[in-house]
Amino acid sequence: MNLKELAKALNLSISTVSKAMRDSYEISEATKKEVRQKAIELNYQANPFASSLRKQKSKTIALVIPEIANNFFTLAINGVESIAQEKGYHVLIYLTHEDKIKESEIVKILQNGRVDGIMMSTTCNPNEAKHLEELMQKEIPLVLFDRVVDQIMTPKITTDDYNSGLNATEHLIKQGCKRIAYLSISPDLSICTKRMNGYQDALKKFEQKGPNNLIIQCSNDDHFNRNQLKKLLVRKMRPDGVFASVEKLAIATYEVCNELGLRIPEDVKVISFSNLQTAALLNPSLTTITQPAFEMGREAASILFRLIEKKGSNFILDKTVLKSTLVERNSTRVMNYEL
Amino acid sequence: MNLKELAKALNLSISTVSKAMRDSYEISEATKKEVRQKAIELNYQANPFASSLRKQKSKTIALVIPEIANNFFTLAINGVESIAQEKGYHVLIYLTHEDKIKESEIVKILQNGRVDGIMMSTTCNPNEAKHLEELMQKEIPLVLFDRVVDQIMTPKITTDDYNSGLNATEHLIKQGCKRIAYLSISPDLSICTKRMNGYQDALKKFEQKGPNNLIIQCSNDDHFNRNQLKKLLVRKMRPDGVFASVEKLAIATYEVCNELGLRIPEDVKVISFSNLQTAALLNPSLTTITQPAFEMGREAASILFRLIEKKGSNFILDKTVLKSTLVERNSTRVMNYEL
DNA sequence: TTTATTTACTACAACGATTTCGCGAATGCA
DNA sequence: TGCATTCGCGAAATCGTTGTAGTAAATAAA
Repeated sequence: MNLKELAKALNLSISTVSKAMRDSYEISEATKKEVRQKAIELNYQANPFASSLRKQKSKTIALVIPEIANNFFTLAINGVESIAQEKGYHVLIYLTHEDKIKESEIVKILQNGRVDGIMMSTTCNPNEAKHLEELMQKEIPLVLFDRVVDQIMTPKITTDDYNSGLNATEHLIKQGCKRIAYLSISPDLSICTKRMNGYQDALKKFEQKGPNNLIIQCSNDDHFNRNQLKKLLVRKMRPDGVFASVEKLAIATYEVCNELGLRIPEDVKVISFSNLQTAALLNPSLTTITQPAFEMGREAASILFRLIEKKGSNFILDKTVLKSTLVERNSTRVMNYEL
Repeated sequence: MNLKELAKALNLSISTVSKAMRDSYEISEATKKEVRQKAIELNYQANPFASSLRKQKSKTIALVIPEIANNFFTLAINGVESIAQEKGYHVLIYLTHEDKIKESEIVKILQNGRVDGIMMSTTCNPNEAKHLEELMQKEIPLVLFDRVVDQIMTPKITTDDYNSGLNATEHLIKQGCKRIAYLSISPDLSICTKRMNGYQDALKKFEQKGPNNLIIQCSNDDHFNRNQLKKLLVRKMRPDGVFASVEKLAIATYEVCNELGLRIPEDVKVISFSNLQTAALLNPSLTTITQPAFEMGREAASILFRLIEKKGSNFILDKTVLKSTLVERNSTRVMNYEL
């Protein structure tokens, strides 16, 4: 079923039918009604590729994220999808698995017009962001969220990672921690360094200058991470507080503590960035810094659509910073018998 | 940058360049090399809509799922994506939020050729599956996974829900439960009724004929669910075992038990279908029936691609049934002092 | 040498929708 | 009534690729 057949069935020209379907002022109400009825009757739907080709618009956006087995991105996708569905857009999803090469391959492919805009949480640092520069040059609308690259002049949605890092660390200090470890997921990830800066400044502020080998570089490999954590937690000067920069490192910490027979929070207190629904149900319940992931997804999508619709006007270059919340639970509680 | 310009830059015809780019036997190696070089130099990429329009292929598949805030679907997406990326396909994602109307709207939209095939976990029962019938009529490749409709003649990937339900219930019985409640997410969902049938047959087998008001219909609304559970757990003949058919109902059960001061497993034992990574870290750790979600996603995608590539041949109409595993943890353990 | 056949390329008609332009008829204005 | 304008519609070019059919030239077969 295409326009031609529909036109034939109606004894009208293709152009008339096309215009009627899109409610053009050139067409009389009477014929519009006729056309619409027949279209429904014959189950006509415009071929999206023909339309896209002609209009140079895809009605599609891409969502490029490192991974999905993570409640932050899960919620973000929900946010994105809710806005896209409202707007009648389609959402293509791409996972980079934290692989920089793959990320730039994906971005390269997306330069051919397949999508009207891209939302992305990048795993690249400023020096590796050529693929993003290219997008900017080609004027492909781009919104970065959470894992951003400051140097790229495009809207960004983040939470206040520095302050969250600061607060998380202060919280551990106030709960009596003297040797606080920071678990980083990657040395050149924006969020990770900002959270770390907050951590470091909190230590300075409270004049904690314990051993400076408490920043642990983890990776995308769970097995490697657990090994790193094991080494950390069997040191003679074992940390008494752990600040995990991402959810999965908190989970790994719990697992390793179980394995080593370390008690949380008595032996080690744990705080983590996390959107786990089950944080409150863990043993012990996990103190989290929770990001408004769903809202970040919605916000990112909203801004992307504003960029798409008002292309050329680069008035929304600002950074949107949303608030995270620290939810105190048992993993950082001071137990009575500790006092 | 399009073929025309590229051809001009090379002093070749459009067709030659097009064929060279697709490594046609009609073109000499020499010119192919030239063309490929120039293409890279000028950063040429074929317009996907023109190609799709001409070839009547989109190189895109759709993934239609009820929700994403659920570790089963999260893992399944990973599986799907891994295969799609291998094959050079793009993945469109659609969430139905368990809404049957929305589901059929989405399916309707997907009938216009936007995708070469659809993978779906449906929330509809056999009587509401007209939209799926239409897909079959239009010969759009369709693979159902997990939440399937048996009447639709298309490949299906499931786990053995009946046996899993049977085993889960038997497990509770063996752990001493006398009044086992079943938490259903929807009365007309394939997986839910099959799991329930397993539950019922296990009860029969062990001649447990406690009160027959222990099948609780939950919904998509967490608040409603918690209320239902609260009512269930304050009954004077409170159940001593709970079998949750989906993850979120187990979480709700934990929350309600916490609220009511009921102890798991002493007062109530809990088992649930779940792919939670944190099942072992919960308080208490949760006994689960875990589905091979990632593999199901991969398998579904593989079969979908076979359907797409060998369209017309309907030789893969079989059901693929993968194995779930029951992982026993503390939420169903018999405590010493219970004996 | 003549006739097939292969090689390497080009012209052109699709694919299905959109949009500019143009054209009669109907209407408005004088 | 005569002229200008609006209304409703259609013809045709266009978006960028692909694939069929065709064509010279080179090679092979007769």
